[in-house]
Amino acid sequence: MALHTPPDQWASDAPIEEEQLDSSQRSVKFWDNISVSGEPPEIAAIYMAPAHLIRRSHQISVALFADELGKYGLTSVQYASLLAIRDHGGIDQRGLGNIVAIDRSTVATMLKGLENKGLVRRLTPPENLRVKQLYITDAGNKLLRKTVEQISRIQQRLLAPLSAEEQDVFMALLSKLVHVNNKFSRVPLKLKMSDSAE
Amino acid sequence: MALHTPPDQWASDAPIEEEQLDSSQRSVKFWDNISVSGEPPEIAAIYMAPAHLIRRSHQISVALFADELGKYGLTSVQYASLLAIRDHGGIDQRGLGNIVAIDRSTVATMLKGLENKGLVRRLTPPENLRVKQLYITDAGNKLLRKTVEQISRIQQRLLAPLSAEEQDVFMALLSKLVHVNNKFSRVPLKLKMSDSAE
DNA sequence: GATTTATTGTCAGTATGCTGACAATTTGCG
DNA sequence: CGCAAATTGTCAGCATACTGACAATAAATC
Repeated sequence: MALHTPPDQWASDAPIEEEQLDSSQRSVKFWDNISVSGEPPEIAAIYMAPAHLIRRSHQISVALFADELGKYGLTSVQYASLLAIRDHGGIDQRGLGNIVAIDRSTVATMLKGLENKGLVRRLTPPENLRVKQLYITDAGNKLLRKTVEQISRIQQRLLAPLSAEEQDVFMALLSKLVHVNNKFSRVPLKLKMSDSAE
Repeated sequence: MALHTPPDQWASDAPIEEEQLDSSQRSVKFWDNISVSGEPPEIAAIYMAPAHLIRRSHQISVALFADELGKYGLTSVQYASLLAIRDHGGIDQRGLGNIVAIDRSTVATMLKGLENKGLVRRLTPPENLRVKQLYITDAGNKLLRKTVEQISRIQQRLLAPLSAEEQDVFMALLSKLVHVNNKFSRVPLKLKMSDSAE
């Protein structure tokens, strides 16, 4: 039984041309259709759903990071934070969160990891006991220089299924999607639990 | 100070043409360059890195799910699981994990949530005491029918920053990327912690 | 039939990521 | 100056997600 057989029109390595999708299988339109029919989709539909594919791509990205940087125990967010702290020495945790786009709480837990590994320092300045200023250590800088190859390889492996032209298009569109939708992530519009569920 | 100002060439709503990126700013190539120079990138570079953008898009997707389905407490994975169980009544936890692409352990925790909400049942059949067969309940089916609109809206909001043509191209490329890279997620290539870190 | 092997599920441990509640501190207003 | 408001960080709690270790059960092999 063909349990999860996603559409495999990419059996060949031929790049997908815009013309190929223009008339026939518009994956996006599918989700318009279910809202028209009013019926929930079949499970096979999730393989064409943006939300599901984005989750899977994130899963893959995390796995590649672990594969390339596993021996350093560095994650995507930790790496970005190291760069940010190096370029903004003395920034506080809140500021770092704004740059790498994670909340105050996650910043704290993640920084503990970096601090335990000796890659960053957290200093409370006497003139402001409220904040913790962040600084990269020599070990942190050394690690950044040592992982350049792996970081580059992660990005390349992620995009490897796409041709050079497709990669450019994909990145431009993903970039647009993320930055325009930015408001939905950092200020999650306050989940309205007040509504009646029925 | 221009802390995180991602490239804002999409100030206008004009769709991005392939020609526009062909010669100049190839975001992808940047990551090739750093591996050539051997120097770690500046923090601004992460706004163009596939891994970072994928993480952010996932963040946004989760936030949209919470916004639209928050009052039901349904997540992306739970929704996909509900569909899968409805279409494959009696499937066991391992099988479900294969369909929705999460590991045995995460399946268990997630299913507890669905079971506590009364949306699925887990039955151990007398002929095989090892497995737990999964069945959707009436409440589960009812919830699926009730959330059709919201599910549809999530996908539309996710892709809203893109034009209709861009959406098709993006989905085709994302789909290709995920399915070809599939091997890296479910079988994460066994992180080799044995290597010497220095 | 008995022992080995494979399968299934659970648990402990770890990490990201979020919210709401809280404490400590700083700042601003009267 | 003194108190309220804003800021910063931490914690508890929850969900996703993964690994390794384990127990129970089933299947396969001798």
